[in-house]
Order: sequence, then structure tokens, then C-alpha cells
Amino acid sequence: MFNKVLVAEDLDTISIAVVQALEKLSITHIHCTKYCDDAFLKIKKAIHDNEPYDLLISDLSFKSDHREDKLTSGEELIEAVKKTQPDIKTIIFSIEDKSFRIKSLFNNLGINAYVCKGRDSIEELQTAIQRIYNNEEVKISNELALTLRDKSLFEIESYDISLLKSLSKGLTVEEISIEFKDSGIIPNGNSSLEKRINKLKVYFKANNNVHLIAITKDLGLV
Amino acid sequence: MFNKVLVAEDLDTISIAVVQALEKLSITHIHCTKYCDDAFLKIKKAIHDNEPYDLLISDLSFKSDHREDKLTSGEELIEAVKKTQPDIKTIIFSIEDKSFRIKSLFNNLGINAYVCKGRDSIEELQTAIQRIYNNEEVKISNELALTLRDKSLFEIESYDISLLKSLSKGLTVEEISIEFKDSGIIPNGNSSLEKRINKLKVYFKANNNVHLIAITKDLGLV
DNA sequence: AAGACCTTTACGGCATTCCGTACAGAACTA
DNA sequence: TAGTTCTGTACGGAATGCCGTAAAGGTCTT
Repeated sequence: MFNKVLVAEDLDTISIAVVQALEKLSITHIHCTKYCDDAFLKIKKAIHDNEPYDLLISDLSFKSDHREDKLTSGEELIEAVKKTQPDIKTIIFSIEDKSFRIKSLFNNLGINAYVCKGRDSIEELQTAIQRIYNNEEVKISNELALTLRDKSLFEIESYDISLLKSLSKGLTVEEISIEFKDSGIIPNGNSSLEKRINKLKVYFKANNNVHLIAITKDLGLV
Repeated sequence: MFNKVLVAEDLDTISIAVVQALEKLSITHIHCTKYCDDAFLKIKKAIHDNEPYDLLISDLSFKSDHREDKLTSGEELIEAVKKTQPDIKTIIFSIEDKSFRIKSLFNNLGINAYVCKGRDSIEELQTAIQRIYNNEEVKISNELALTLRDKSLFEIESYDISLLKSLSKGLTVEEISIEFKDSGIIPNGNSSLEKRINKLKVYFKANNNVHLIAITKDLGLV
């Protein structure tokens, strides 16, 4: 079994249970951090000491508080970690259950498993760890596997996200056009923006801009 | 110390840690449920057996799954419980940190304490239980106490929420006017609705309707 | 190089929002 | 009761969103 495991989780309640679950798998060295920055430091220190971590289990969202952290989310943490220790195994353990979000995590971050916090997540977490250790294929629930194969979900690019974010900030199409021109984002013509917004409205079955933002906010896209 | 405590929490990880925390307070009878409906049943059964619960610790939001539950949130659960056992003590243990939401919980549900899941929530939960048992005043963090006293936050009524919800469903002012007339909600004239939306935009410093919905969605109002 | 195709942009007409003014009725005041 | 204030509603004009058409420019094929 893995020897050295790091848990990045802000909620004290959850990290207690995770540690307990790891102990049952007879993992000897378990460390916890409540902040992404601390997790990254620990990983760098471990490499320096020639005792690197085998596995990182991280939450996605971390509450912000008085501390000013560089890394504020599990995504940022894993991205940074992979750059310094590419061979480390990673599991995301989060409440997030939007399939396209999870899909992008597999594609962009190359995580080894995604375990969704829920009513029986301890067991799922344990089997995920076991399978990764045995180099078996990651178990993905059927429903999720289907959406992961669905290419159409991947059409929403960062361009669309920027567009939606600007809209949700209360900017008009005119203003977004100017903003995009300043930032060098193309396309940035009025009509092109309108057309793109229209595609998003069709995609998300939205009646108007207000509806569109309401929907994408619910999906956690913005 | 309390004798019999019920924990309503869907996430297995968290309920493990909560039970552990309760055991340290030498509470002897601790029961857990993962669904609101089950919690309500247990409480009714306990009353029937003449061994009622002293304290209910409940989460706010519960994941929906295959089961079709009558009670789907901690609010609904506590509301139902208070009707059958008005003297039961209640603590909400949730990740929600929007002050006006918490305020409405104290005002509408009459909860005894609100503990926010976070980096040191176990300890907060334990002291909250202790204080409730000793009939001391509930400890509220300074920041929260301020907003609880702030009357202005309470100006947003259910009328405004309905309005915002209809907007976020993609309806036009015209359509909302018809909807309100059908439901007997007043005011329902076009201009009145516009005027009210305008007030909300001023209040939330929103540039336009899209912005307004984005803001109120973030605040968890809609 | 010519044609088909795609993307970006421009323009125009209609719908909706945005915002100011105005007026009628209810509630409140003296 | 008469005047004042508040609230709900109506109307109108400017700005923005909404949607279709079309032109300009790029890419690809043949």
C-alpha cells in the first residue's frame, strides 16, 4: 500500500474521517493541511528531503479567511504540484457533482480518481486508493462515464466562460466588446459576441441573458 | 450533559467526526441519519416510546438521490420537528455562511445555535452544545452578531424573492406581471414590477438585470 | 486560381429593458 | 374634511438585447 499520503482539506470534520479511513488501509504516514499553500510547501519539502509523497488527496474548494493564499483551490494546488512532482498520484475528494466539471479535471489535470463526497464516500475513497495502488483502471460510476465520453460537453471553452463572467458582472455586449479588444481576446466584434451568446442560450435552453446567467451560475460554470 | 442526541447529516465523512465529538462530551445515546425523512421518523418514534431526543444537530442541504423524500432540507426538517416536539434543542451545522440566511434561521426556525463548518468547527460545535446545555446565551461571532442586528437586511421580503426567482427563470417583466396576476400577488403592474426591480438593483448595486441575478445567486437568495 | 465553406463583422428591425414623468387611489395628518 | 404622502399603475423615449440577413476575409479543396 502507499506509504506517504497528504490530505488537503479545509473542513476539520472531513479530514478526521479521511485520516481514519486511510489508517484502516494501513497507510503509515498521513499528513493533513487545511490550506492549499501549506500542502504545496509540504510536498516541496518532502521532495527536498528525498521522502516524496505517493498520493495527494485534495478537496476542490477551500474557504477563504484572513490568510492571503497564493493557491486557493484544489485545481490550482494539483496544477502546481504536478509541475514539481509529475509522478505523484492524485485523488480529488469533493462535493462537486457536475459532470462537465469533473470531466475537465480528468482532462486538464490528469487526476487519477475523483470521489464525490456523499452518503457512502468513505468506502468509495478506499476502493479508489486501492485501485490506483494496483494500477487498475479508475472506477467511474456509469452515469459519469457516459458524460465523460460525451464530446459535446467539451465545446464550452474558456472563451465562453470569460464571456459569461463578463455578462454576470453586468457589462453590456458593447462593453464586453471593448474589454475583449483591450485584452486581445478574439473574436470581439459586437455581432460575434451576440452570436456566441446566442449559441450558449440554445445550448443551455435559456430564454434570455438573465436566464442564461442563472443557469450557468447554478451549474457552477461562472 | 444531554442524554440523547440525533445527528442528521448526509455526508458520511462529517457524521463520523461529529459522532466522535459528541462521544468526547460523554453523550451516551447518539444516533445518525443520512436523510431528513429518517430523522423525522426517529424523532416521532422516540416521542412515542417516551424517550425523546434532547438535541437535534442537522445539516442544511442534503444531496438528492434515488429516494423521494418529503423533507429535503434541514430547514424543512427542523420546522416539522418543532411542530411535534417544540421543546427540542436544535443546532444547525452547515457550510452556509451568508449572514442573512443564518439570520432568517434564527428568526423563523428558532434554532438554538448555528455552527459553521470550517477549519475549527469541531471545537465550536462542542462549546455550542455545552452552552445550550447550560442555558447560556448562544455564542455568535462578532461579525455575524452585527448583521443579525442590522434591520436593513430584513427588508428583502418573500415578494422580492419571488420576483428574482421569476426573473432567473427567464421570464420578461410582462410575463411576470401575468404570472403574479394569476397567483394573486400584488403589486403586479408592469411599472410596479419595474420599479421594484430597480430598487433591488440599487440595493445590490447591480448595473442591469443580468448583474442583479448574478449577485443574488451568489448570495444564495435565489 | 477558382470555388466552396467557415468565421468574423456590420447593419437593420423589432422586443425588452431602462428610466423619467405623470396621475389615480389609499393611508395618514392635522 | 382638506391637504400631504405613499403606493400602484400608465405612458413614452432612449438604450440595450434579440435575431435575421449579408458582406468581407480567411482556409481548404480541387
